[in-house]
Amino acid sequence: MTQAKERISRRGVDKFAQRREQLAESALQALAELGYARTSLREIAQKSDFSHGVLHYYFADKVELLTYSVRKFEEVCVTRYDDVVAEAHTAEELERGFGAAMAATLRTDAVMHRLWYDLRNQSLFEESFRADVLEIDDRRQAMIWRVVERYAELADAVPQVSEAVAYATFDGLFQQFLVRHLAGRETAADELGEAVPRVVKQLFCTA
Amino acid sequence: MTQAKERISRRGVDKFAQRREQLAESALQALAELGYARTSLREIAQKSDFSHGVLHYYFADKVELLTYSVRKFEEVCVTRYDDVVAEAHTAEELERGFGAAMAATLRTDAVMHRLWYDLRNQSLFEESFRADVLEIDDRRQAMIWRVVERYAELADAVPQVSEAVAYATFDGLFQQFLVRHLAGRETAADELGEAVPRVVKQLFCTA
DNA sequence: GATTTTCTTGGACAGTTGTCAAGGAATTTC
DNA sequence: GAAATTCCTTGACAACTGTCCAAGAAAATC
Repeated sequence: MTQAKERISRRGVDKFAQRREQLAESALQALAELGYARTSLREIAQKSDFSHGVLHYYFADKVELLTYSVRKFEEVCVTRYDDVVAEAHTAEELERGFGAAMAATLRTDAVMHRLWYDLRNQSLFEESFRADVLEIDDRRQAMIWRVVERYAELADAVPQVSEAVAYATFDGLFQQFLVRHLAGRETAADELGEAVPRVVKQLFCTA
Repeated sequence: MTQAKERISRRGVDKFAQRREQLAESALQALAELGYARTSLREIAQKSDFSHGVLHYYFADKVELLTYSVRKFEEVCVTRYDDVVAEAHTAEELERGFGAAMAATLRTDAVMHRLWYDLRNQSLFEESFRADVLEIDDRRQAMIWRVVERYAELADAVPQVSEAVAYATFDGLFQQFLVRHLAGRETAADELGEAVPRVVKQLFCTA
């Protein structure tokens, strides 16, 4: 800790922080591939260009490394659909765009989301990640809600469910098709892309 | 394997199978408490009345024990809401009953469901459980669909979403409130109980 | 009650894990 | 270029893991 700051002030730039970033990246790579239960420090080091000893130079212990990695993971995770929101000009466009974006996410980043669900679950057993995971989950919820609110504007309608329920719905949907997708069902992404617009409509449906 | 069957034919009753059941029970206890990543055979043995060596007398290896346990887990998991379906005589009764049942499940069996989500996630990394997990997931989906179909009868309405989407919705809902519940939010179960009936209605809402 | 079979224990094994420290590279500082 | 500092490797450690086995306890069989 104190070492770190001394180094920063000495060498000028934050080379220390940069290495942490780099090692966290390797950690995420290993975690996404192997899952939390099977990821060891030596495995992480092997994904990087360094030996296993270096991890304790940049991180106090495994928990700090993983916590840092989880936080880093957030960046990729919580702004994913903001472009779709910004670019859509009609309700229908937003529906389709949202569905397509989720399908694309499923296709290209399946292993990273598998990791996300793994970490969220670990936080139910282990106190250490809980705060970070809950924060990421809140931001994901907010991200979904931005889509819903924009749709409300464009369709001039009122969402019939709460923020939490909207998030639960789309998250559940994604997770469900993730399971299918990773189990080898090739049509999973397409199915998700088709299901999403219908669910969006349904959330605004009034009797 | 062959040993097992010889014993059964000799001693008459299935004492062998009984012990397997008993040890699987201890395994589930340990898994629910600690999570997959932190559950060792010695930990499981400690939950039972036996020493760690006995596990390899009744199971070939750890994978077989865990697979057997996962299958056993299924029993509790896939018929949970059938009573509600059987007893409800009006659509509104079913709505409320379903919500109350999910809330009760969240209150009393949170750790077991934490385990379920953990195992389902493990199956995304490890081939060995995948088939069993997918089968349980299918049965859970069918269980939810029985609720939906019964509601359709009682309300004389048509569900506006597919079986998969209906399951994803309620499963996502439950999981979301499970996270909150285990994080210490005391109102989580009540909130879930209130959210469910509204979501049920929404699934049948036609524009 | 003796013998055979079934069951259970406890210890040993080889491998893996997180952690740490000594020493050597590499780099900066003067 | 010498000295000081920062960075990284290597090997060691104790604890833990799944697995296996010898030997004794318990039970069934005769």
